[in-house]
Amino acid sequence: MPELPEVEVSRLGISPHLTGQQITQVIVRDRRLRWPVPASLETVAGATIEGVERRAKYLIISTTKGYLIVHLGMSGALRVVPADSLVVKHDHIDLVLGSGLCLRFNDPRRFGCWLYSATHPSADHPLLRELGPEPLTDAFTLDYLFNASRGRQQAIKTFIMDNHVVVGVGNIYANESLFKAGIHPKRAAGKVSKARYQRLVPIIKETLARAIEQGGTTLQDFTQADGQPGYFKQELMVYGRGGKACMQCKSTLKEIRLGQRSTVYCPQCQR
DNA sequence: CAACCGCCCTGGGAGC
DNA sequence: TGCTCCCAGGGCGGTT
Repeated sequence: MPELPEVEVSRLGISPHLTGQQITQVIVRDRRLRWPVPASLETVAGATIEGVERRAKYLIISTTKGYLIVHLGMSGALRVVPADSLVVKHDHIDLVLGSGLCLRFNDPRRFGCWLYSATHPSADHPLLRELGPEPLTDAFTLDYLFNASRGRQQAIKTFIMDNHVVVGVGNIYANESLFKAGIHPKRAAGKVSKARYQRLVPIIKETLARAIEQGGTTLQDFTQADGQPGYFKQELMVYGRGGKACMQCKSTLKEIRLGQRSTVYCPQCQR
């Protein structure tokens, strides 16, 4: 599942192949993604790509004829391959480039999306305009998160996974960050002290930054069949370890459902 | 408005 | 071996 680090790694991987290239053809084989792929997507044929940005887990491909908004969903993958490469199952969209390469989108579960916007979407598109700050920028501070949490009865885990609060903190990183910060995932966000947020904010930043670093491995074999990252798995302290021993205190880790997401924590270390 | 829940979808693993 | 069942998950959209 692409988390924020993998989306960033994708961006770094595809950007050099795309920037400055003309889009000679847009091929849509299946429009049934998260939302139906609009016919306007094809209007970027003939345009030149100016760059690829990331906002939250969205990629924004800027062209001389407008903007493409791409989300990888749960199972989406972007790869740069020769335009005549064999099309395999779930290859839904190609952007064919003047270089003879193409950007190919494969997504088995079709939770991803490809949308078109005539104007730059980050400020005015409904999907992007309400998003919270990027966790790795200076906009995501202790004061910001602490103030945003006041009065909130919601569990802190769902709070930090809320894209209106901060973007890019998926289920894995929420579990891991709360463990490292020693905070119980069900504790009301508004009742967590400022001192504990002071621990949590840098922990979120470090966890995400580290995963991006390790994503560099994925970057190298970017055009290979499946850049499935095993890299962070060995570092996981709680995610996927329900019923096993806490790595800090040997207590049995508990697994619960929170907001329909699997949640694992140590009842001893997290209060 | 805050909080919560259902739903979209397929591959993969478990169980029989 | 092959079938069925269940789970994983981001995030929108609707309901309370």
